[in-house]
Amino acid sequence: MNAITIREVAALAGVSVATASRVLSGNPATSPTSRARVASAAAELDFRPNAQARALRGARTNALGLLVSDVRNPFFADLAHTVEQAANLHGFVTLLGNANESADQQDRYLDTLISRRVDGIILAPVGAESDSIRALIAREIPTVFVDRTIAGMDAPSVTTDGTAGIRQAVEHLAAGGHTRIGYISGPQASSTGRDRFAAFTRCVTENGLSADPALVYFGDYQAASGSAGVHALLDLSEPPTALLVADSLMAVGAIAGLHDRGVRLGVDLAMVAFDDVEWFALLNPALSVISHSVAEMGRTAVDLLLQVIDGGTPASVVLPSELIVRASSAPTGTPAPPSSPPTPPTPFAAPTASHNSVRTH
Amino acid sequence: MNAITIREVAALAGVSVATASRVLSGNPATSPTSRARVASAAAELDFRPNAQARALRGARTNALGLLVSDVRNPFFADLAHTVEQAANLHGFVTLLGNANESADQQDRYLDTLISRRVDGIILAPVGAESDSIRALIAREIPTVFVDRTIAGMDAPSVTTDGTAGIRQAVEHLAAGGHTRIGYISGPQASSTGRDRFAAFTRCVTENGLSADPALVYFGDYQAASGSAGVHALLDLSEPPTALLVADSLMAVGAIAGLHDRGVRLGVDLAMVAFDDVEWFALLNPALSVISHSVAEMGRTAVDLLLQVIDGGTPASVVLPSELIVRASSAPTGTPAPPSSPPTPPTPFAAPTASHNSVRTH
DNA sequence: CGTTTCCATGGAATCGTTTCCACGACGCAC
DNA sequence: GTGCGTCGTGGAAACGATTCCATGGAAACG
Repeated sequence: MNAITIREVAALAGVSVATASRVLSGNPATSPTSRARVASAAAELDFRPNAQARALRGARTNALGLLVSDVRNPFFADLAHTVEQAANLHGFVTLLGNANESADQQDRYLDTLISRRVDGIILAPVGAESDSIRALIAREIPTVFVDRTIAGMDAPSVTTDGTAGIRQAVEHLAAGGHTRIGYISGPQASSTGRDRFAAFTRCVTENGLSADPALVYFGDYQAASGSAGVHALLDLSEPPTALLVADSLMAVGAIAGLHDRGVRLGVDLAMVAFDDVEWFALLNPALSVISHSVAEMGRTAVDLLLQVIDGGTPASVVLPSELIVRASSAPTGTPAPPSSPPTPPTPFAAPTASHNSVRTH
Repeated sequence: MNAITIREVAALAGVSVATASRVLSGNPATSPTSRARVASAAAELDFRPNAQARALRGARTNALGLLVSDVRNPFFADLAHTVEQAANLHGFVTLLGNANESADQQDRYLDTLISRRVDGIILAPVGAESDSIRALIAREIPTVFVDRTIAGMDAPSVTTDGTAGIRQAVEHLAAGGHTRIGYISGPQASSTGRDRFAAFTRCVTENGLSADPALVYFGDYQAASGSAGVHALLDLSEPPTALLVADSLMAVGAIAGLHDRGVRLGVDLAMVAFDDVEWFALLNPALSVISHSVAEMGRTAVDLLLQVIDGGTPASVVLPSELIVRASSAPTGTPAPPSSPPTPPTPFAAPTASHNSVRTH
């Protein structure tokens, strides 16, 4: 802990502190002689510059903050990984904050990050606008929203357009003969919760399926609410024959709920979940998912943030999503007989058909 | 980014910088009057003290580093979560580093953490001793090893004693009639890899089971090696009828490998994995595991680190492990007929019997 | 009323680094 | 040989907070 300072390096090298500093920070205005002497002195003393002092004098800390809503959610764990890797590649360290789905804790963490003068913040916000988030903008701290956005905050964002994947999923289930699709939704306080729900209802009506509001259960992106959702939906007098779940953690809960009730996944009930998680393919039967690239999201977020830090004003990025069909939604079940009028000939050219390919994996 | 300094707060409050500092850092030597004036001035300007400057002058940074070998490994994701929560509770932020199973990247991260003068480091080391790790000790930077240790480094550690859980697992499988148990091991370069392997071989001979070296496959704690291990072991002329896998990621790979081969888990082959992961219980059949508490490990690591920071020299902590039996190892299969001499009456009093209870979950 | 004690206060030094500025030496062109 | 530009160098001023030390006033005590 009794750290070595540049002063001692300079003394050992027989040069001034200024020269030592120049050599160590790669300033070209140095003679080969002093370069060599300082380099060897620094190596001998195993000198590590004090990042605090450096950050205090210079403008940069070379640190960025990543604030996610729940690290235990595999989606955000993956995001943390890619962000950290991408940042590291550019010489930045990542301060990881975990809001733990609490707006309070998020605000406290934002304050800490501001105090530490991180060069920028990547934020997957929980809840709506808050004082601390407004403070970010007011202080012109480079900020990029990831996965979720907040209305009225004009910072760049990188999000997934769930529409394409959800449309594919609904059409896929409709093609399998399902007319009553249950939906376990994310919280309407989050942008992804709202957007995915809106896409679902739109696609359901477009495909002439039941838009019974009882078929929608509002969860909170945590496992427990997935389980609760399954029970609520299957307790209906006219239960759904297929299920769309808005995120991976709720899908985990939903699967547990099905186990509890002895309902066989892919046989008694078809299921598709948002978010691709590696091991979803290992379930028996394998789980159909709406996939989107976490890795690309993380890399893009870092890219955008670096641009903002450099004074740019990059445009927001929207990444695609797509359906991956596996056994959990294969049309092997015996869905309710199509008493509803046979679905009209599937409109092949969907309104804004982008990413309409269905990958089978 | 044009940050507000304590100077401006002092000016607005009509006091000196010294007084402002005292008020803001809770020094009691202040009058109620100036306390009020400074507080309101700070609030009005939305002042956030510069943590760099504070750390430069004082001795503390109130930051700690957590360096794990792979954040995508659910075990370490959980660990990151609990460490971050525990640290946050004590007013510390966590700098998360990810070595990505690369000793090089681990060393680079350690250098960064040293440069940033974190108050302490929690390290799940990858590989053996390195220059950067020695530098930690040489600089007397408070360090705690977690999950894995490094021989010859006398820093406190918090690890799991896998022996009890492995003994329970081997006895459980033996009781199910299995005599040839395959083992997919972690790398022998890591302490957990060595310890668990040693425990396994010991228990196997103690129970009079086959100690055929061909039954052991050495993986690297990544998913792919689990799959490779399954293929290698099942390709043997005398394949095992049960499998013990040394960590969760390799277990995931192993399950995928079983899928590939059409081998039914829990029916054609019994399996137990080290590390409890929430969704292992959701698999069909549910996976038997050797469980140990990540949460307790994370909290303990932070506790120990804080003690070291405060000048203490706490003893290392070893946490227990225990078997949780689920369907994947239930004795429903038809293991190879016990051609080997019937297992000797199970020695009920195992040599160092601690945590011998078997929990069914 | 005088002296001592206490306490709030402000000035200034300090942490370790970067960077501005001035200075001396050298080389080249006239 | 003088002048001018270039280049490496060192001294010193910043950066923003904490903290030591001295000071002044008020309170307390004789």
